[in-house]
Amino acid sequence: MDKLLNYFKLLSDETRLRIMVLLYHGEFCVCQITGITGISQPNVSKHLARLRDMGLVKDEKKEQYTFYSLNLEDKIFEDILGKIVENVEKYPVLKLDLEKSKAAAKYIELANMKK
Amino acid sequence: MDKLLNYFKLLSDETRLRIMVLLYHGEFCVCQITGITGISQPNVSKHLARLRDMGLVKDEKKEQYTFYSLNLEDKIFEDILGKIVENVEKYPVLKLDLEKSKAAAKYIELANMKK
DNA sequence: TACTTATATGTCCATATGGGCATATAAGTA
DNA sequence: TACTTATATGCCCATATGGACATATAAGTA
Repeated sequence: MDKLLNYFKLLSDETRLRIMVLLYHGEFCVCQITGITGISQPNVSKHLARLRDMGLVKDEKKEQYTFYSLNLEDKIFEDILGKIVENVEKYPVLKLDLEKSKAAAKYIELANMKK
Repeated sequence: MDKLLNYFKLLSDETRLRIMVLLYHGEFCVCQITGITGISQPNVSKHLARLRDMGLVKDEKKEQYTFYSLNLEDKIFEDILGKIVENVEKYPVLKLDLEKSKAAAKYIELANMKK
């Protein structure tokens, strides 16, 4: 049951819930999550590390970016997150993140434009 | 979103999760919950108070007992708890609580027998 | 009144938490 | 080599947490 309890604890923090809901919709690198949410980079990194250590997300290095994606082994975890996503209209913060995430590529192109 | 975050925080504690799963199946008084779970009475009372303060359960006095029952206004809260109950086979502690709860009346009769 | 039962609450302690900020690391580039 | 970018980590602080234990309260009973 510890996994379940830990899952709830991880979802009970706003920063992590926002990250999880984003990742439910695709993979993102740290700088994209930072750009979309406005949360500080060290903070995003730290929460991603915790999620990774708990086995809920996995990371993959691509060129200079580290992309994170969901890694929910247990179907109940997927279902619970799905319930939140289903109700996203009720949570403006999450909704706005998702809208901004449509332009997620921007946060990478920004970097490339400088070259 | 605070309500949702708080809900997850409340579910992330073993004592409260056990109580919530019990209450999903009916109403129980403090001494029944104490008897079923083996958790100390002050601890059960304190967690019930927190759940009540967050509006997740309600209490009703009947004779000398205070019965608690779920009070989930939001359907998503019900759904999430339902997911756990659906998967109760995977969580022996919860399963055992529910089995013991079939004899919940005992924990009240015990008191009456002494009279 | 003294006692028991059911429940609630207060105190204490050890631990976990989240975030800010500075800094480390690693890779690429000028 | 010096610099920038992307990411990770360490330190600090204020706060929240859960449980044990003792005690308070409230009602009924002998």
